[in-house]
Amino acid sequence: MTVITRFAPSPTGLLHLGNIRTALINWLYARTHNGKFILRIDDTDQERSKDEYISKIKYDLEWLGIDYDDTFNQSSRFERYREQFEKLKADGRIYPCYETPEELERKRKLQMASGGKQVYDRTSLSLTDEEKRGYEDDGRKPHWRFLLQTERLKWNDLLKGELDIDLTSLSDPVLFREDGVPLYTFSSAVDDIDYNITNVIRGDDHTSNTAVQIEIINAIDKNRITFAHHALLKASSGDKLSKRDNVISIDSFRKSNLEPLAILSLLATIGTSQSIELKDSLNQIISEFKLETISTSPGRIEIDVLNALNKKQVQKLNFDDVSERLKNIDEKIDEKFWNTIRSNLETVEGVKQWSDIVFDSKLIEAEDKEYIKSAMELIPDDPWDENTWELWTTAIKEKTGRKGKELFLPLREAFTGMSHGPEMKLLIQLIGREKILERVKT
RNA sequence: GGUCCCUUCGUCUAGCGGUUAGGAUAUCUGGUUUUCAUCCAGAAGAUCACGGGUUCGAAUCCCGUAGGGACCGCCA
Repeated sequence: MTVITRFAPSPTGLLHLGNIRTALINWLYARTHNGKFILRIDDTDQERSKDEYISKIKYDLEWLGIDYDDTFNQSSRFERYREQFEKLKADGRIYPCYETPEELERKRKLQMASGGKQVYDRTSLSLTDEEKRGYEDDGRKPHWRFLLQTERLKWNDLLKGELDIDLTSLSDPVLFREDGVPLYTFSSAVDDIDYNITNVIRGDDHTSNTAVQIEIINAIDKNRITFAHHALLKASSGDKLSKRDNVISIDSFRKSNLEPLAILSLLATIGTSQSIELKDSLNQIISEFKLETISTSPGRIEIDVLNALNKKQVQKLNFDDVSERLKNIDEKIDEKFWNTIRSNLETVEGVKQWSDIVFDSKLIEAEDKEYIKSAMELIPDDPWDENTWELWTTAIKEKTGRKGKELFLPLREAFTGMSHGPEMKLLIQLIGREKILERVKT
């Protein structure tokens, strides 16, 4: 049997670290089992779903390198949901309810106040035909609930082990809204059956929902899906991750120039027993993936770790990997330039600062004017090579008697305006004799 | 309030009855680089949430307590 997994985001916001981790895990599970990975857009709620988010979700996945074998929108399957709805209705598994949202809300408050179970009381289940007709005549349209019959539902969760949920503690789920729109609990079950999903791997927030869905799936067909629930990720503050928290959206990471591989390396290893480290490639991530290593306790994301991974990745990138991007930053950046600068970068785009320093000819005010002046009297003639810096500084050393920091730091500052940076013997070759002379003119 | 889950160095975790409680990352120190980064070497860092029980022996098994998380929607 071919393994088929899916990622089913609702297009109501941007993808963030939490969502994308679930996507990555499902993708990796499919890829490591020679299976298929499906992207399903859960857009049954047409009011909250936006096309803008659908394209952003797809773009984020593409940017990260998470590809899918098939994709579809739930909004294209309303007919199918209706069909299954009629079947459940005929089987007597769903029943019409006439409470308004306000009435339900009032009931919940009452239940909370009395300390009782906050579960739907099934009032509408015992409505007579006459009463129902009465509501209809009043202009009320029913929403439909699924009648839960199992008391305890057990399954063997691939991550959490044997689970045993008390379904009497849960309300009969609403499957269809008053306006005829199917709800997630139902449409997802129907799709998982129709698309032969073999493994559903999702966040812990779905655990009790899974109990309900298994019973629904069994009412339609017979459950063949293996479920797995991983712990959720928390923000470094300890708070839960939110779709509205743009700081951790993939979109914002891309805008702050983080590398996809750094993000994927973090997500593939955080909350697992594997070492958090930069991976060489998506293929390496695939080959090292093991579902069992994912923890069942919630872990937090430290953004500093992501930045550190990104830095490592930038320093590993070859000129060919980034030449297109560099062209957009500054045409003059060549391979030699990149190789000199990259070890001092946090992001690829950070190269801009150094191309400004190397190619611009702004005047730099030296602090140690006398010293710089005598150093400039010794400036070697062209052409400059690997040895130029050492020859020059040796000469300066002899003349001034300075050594160590005293010797080189004023020079670095006078030539670059920075107190740190790439090796001077390389950097001065990039800047060149002419520009240095121009720059320190006193 | 109910249901389900979780709790080991700052952080992510290994551990399945006998370990000096291991690793990764972060931190600190030394070396390399005449700076920074990189790299190398080393150090420090965990009364295994707490209490009780079982046992010759518990991080590990059992019970309780505390803390944390998720869900309890005509959202997904």
